[in-house]
Amino acid sequence: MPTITLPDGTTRSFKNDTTPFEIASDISEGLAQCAVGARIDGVLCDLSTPISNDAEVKLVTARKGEKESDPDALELIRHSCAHVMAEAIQRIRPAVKLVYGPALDSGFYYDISFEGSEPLSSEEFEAIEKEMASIIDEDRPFTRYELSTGDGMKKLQDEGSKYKIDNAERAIEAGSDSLTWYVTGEPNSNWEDLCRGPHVPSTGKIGAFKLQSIASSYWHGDADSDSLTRVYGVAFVHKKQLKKHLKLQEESKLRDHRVLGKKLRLFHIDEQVGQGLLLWTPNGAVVRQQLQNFIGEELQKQNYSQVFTPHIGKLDLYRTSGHYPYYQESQYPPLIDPEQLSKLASEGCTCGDLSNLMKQGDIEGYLLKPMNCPHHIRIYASSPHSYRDLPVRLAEFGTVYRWEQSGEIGGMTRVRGFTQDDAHLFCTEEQVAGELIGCLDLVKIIFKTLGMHDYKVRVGLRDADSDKYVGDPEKWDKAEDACRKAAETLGVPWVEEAGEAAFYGPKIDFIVNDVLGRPWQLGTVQVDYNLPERFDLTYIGPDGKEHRPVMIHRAPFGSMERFIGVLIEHFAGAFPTWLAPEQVRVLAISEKSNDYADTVLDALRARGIRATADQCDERIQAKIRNAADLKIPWLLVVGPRDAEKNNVSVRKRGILQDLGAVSMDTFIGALTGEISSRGESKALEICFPDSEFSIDT
RNA sequence: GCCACCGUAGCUCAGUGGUAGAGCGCAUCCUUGGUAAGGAUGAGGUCACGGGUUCAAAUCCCGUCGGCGGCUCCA
Repeated sequence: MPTITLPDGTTRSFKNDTTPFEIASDISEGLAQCAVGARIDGVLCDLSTPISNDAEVKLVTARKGEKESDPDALELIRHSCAHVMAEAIQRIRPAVKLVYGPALDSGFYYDISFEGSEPLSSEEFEAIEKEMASIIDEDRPFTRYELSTGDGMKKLQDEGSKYKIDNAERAIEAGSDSLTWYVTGEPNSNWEDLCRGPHVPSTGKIGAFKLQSIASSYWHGDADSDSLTRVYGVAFVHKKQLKKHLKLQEESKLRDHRVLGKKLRLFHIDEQVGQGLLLWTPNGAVVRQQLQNFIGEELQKQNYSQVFTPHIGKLDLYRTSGHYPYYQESQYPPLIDPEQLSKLASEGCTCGDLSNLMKQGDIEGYLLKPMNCPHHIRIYASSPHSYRDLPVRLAEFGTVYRWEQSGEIGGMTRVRGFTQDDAHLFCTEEQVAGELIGCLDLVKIIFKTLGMHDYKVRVGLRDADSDKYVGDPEKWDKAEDACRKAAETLGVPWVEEAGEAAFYGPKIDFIVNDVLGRPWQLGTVQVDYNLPERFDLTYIGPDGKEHRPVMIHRAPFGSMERFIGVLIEHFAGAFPTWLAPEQVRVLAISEKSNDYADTVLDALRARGIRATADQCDERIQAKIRNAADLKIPWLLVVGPRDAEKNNVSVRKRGILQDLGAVSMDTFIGALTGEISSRGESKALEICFPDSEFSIDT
């Protein structure tokens, strides 16, 4: 006699065992129609799951008319759609073996082994989608049946798919005492798949779907294991949602920093220069320079010392730091003295010999620096330090080089040479907590100034069970606590993750998603006990004895390349005036106003504003459109009327109309204020105080 | 690094065995105009690179380089 409690607190009693479907029917016919599953005591289940005890039940519904569907409904639909897709693929390609097909936040995929048969091509999508549509049209029920682990394993052994056997073994290992199958239709006559579920009641509930892409994956995520084909798709309650989703995806592509980087000429990656080596073209260089100036000013406020160091260092430096040969595979190969190299060659030295000689330190070479810290450490060590001097804060926009895997490189977010807005803080044990807070202040200022509010904060702690961490556990506890406290000062949610610490200390990372939803680590603040030890760094304490300083590595942007890549997408290329490569464009109404356009241009440039004048032989409409395409924040239309009164007619990016005329001096004064305050002061409000405009970039 | 797909004008792309194409951009000329594309003409290509098949290759095959989407990795 189960009593069911619904989300609104009302209860319903049933004489016998019941199911979510019965509960829905009991409430209304309409609800039963659109129910696709239920949460029973918080667990997502089939609509047909038997309920024999008292429970809290929340029905999951999918209504065709609704704008946004319940994420639970989408998960059920997507997981079910993965089954439908797998059946369709097996109809067309019977020899393939299914591996694993889950729902994702953004869709679903199915990993399939095409071993021994022709690889799948996206050209086959149309045929697969046709099969899928017909399975959905048939509106076949998803029928669940259960076997004991013994019978289930026997069935799987007979069928002979090692992947499904493996899935079952994993389920049993995880504590499952039975195995379940879902048949798309009637047992013994329709297609079925070993699956934990849950699913929608029938294929007809899948309102709209589309196959999206083919990728590869590894079995168990292991690069040495079988290579699988992963087919991605999306599914929704209704076609309208699918359409909206696809439109959003199209729009995302236009925000992609690789697309905008080309269109706005922000950067260039040249085949002839090398994969993952970024060329900053003049427009992108402006953005980077402005950001560097910005952070440079903040560093000065926080009493950092600027340093410069070379791009290479002796191998021995990196033997001491531990980077070489330990992280050899992610470094460019060492550079060797040419005379020494030719001598070795004449002696018949092989590449393997050479590598060993370098590892052992028998011959010396130079490394393109993979990190800035060793150089900064040698600066610290170049003079004695008293506790009175600490903290020492050494900052540098330092360019580092790493041999990233070729398949991983792309755009600005993953490159082989990048510039960190790096600094190393050398301080006493007691100063760590305060310094961490200072570092996070900087991060806060940066994100606030740039209007980036959508970031995640992760505090990486050590994994208590691992012995890979160096340093005294007591110090670790203290440092981890300092990281937590510092993270708290941010005033945004943060998560702790055990095992995410570097081997040398805990850290705080800042993670931002790109326009395709991929997460990227930007800024990082890391406590380090290891390097001061390895380099035997000291300071003289109040007791007159030598003490070991603690080091903090920090880079609030992370790297200029990755940060600006994400920033381009954040602004969709429409940079605020202080960052915009071209801040103002003067548009002459006709050739007759060219001289006045020059006058305005000279006045803008005299105040340090980045401006150009469009004096080409086009009509004003075309000039406005061209400038708008380049996302230039301010357009000044100048014609005879303006020249007469020393006015400019203003257009602001995002406002689809002429704002009217204002005196040239007023405009320039207001704009320089906006630029120097990095957007704090608004030129628009100063020039046109009485107007209300809606900005729509 | 692995798997799939892709590489044609500065950009976006069409062309799938038989004379290299379009739009935008660029140049020149006409037009001299008041707020999101005025008109005409023209230049621009070793079809990524190297090899092979073929009477004939942008097109088919192999390799290399590069891009893209995943996977794996990211001190």
